Amino acid sequence: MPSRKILQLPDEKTLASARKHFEVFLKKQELKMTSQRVEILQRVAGMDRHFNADEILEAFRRKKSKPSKATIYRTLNLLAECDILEEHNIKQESSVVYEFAWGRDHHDHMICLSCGTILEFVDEAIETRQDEVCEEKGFHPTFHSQKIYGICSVCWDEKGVRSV
Amino acid sequence: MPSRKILQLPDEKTLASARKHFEVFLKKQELKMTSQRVEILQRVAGMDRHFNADEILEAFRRKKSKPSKATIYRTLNLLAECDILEEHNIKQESSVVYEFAWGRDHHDHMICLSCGTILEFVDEAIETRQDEVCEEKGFHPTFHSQKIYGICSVCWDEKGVRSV
DNA sequence: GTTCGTGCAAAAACTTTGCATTATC
DNA sequence: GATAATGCAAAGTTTTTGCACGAAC
Repeated sequence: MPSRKILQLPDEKTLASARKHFEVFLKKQELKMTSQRVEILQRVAGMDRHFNADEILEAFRRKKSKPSKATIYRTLNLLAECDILEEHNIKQESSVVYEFAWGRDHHDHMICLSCGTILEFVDEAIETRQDEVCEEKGFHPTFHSQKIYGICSVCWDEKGVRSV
Repeated sequence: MPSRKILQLPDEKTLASARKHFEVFLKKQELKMTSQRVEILQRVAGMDRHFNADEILEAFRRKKSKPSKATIYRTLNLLAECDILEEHNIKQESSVVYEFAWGRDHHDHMICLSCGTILEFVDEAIETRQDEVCEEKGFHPTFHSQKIYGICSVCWDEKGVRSV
């Protein structure tokens, strides 16, 4: 049997849970569940990396009937609104970048300026200090975005990249 | 005498130093110092808050001869390239936001989702941990961007805002 | 059957670019 | 005097929107 993880297939349990959450979210606002919304949710759940609207459109390449670009944009906005997706604004990227966040733990990002690779990290000490700093300022945090830009180990060690 | 700080006037020493730096930067690439570039530098140095390209254009409102929009965009890019300005990608802002960074210490940001106010903060513990995390991953940081989104104390305490 | 969603094309918003003229070095 | 910068308008990108038709509840 293959030992390689097949990343294109979404975890069924996670997908089912995300779909349930999406249904409740839509119903609460008297919005409707459509075949396009289901299909887009399936595609974003199958993305193992960060992606943009165009890549979702591309994921429908082989299908005879595919959602329009407008519907994809509208649906990604809904999915971000109900926290199934996380939106990222990344320097050097002209489009909004999304990440499937349902059932995944919070994490921050390191972005390689040379190859564009996005590494994830979590650090409890930083999280704690952020909360303390907010407390000190009377600021009530909802979410945060921490991005460290630099050169990843592959570019630094193997390619000898020292700057961009 | 007025005790209120007049924020629109740039600090002369800082401006002179930034201009020197800009001149050296331009010369190194065989680019030229022009009257438009000088005038735009003066305007950005006089900005006490975060701003976008359009606000710089607006700062020339009363002048008879003003740089074109294209020149403003081109110059802001140059100023960011030589670290006189810092570029920010802020969620909910459709345009690139700049901050005059010359002679100012590094800091991170808290952004109020209700009123848009940007608060600055510095925390040595967080800075140190970031470096340690990078070290652990073999990542060589160049710069970072940390933004905490939430409700500021004014909106929370005075306006009773609890969510957006 | 009513209301909401979709697809299409057009618009919007921001930024970049090509080119002839003007300014800088 | 050679080269780069400007201004203008046009084009480029990404995302949003108006509207007639079709799908969902």
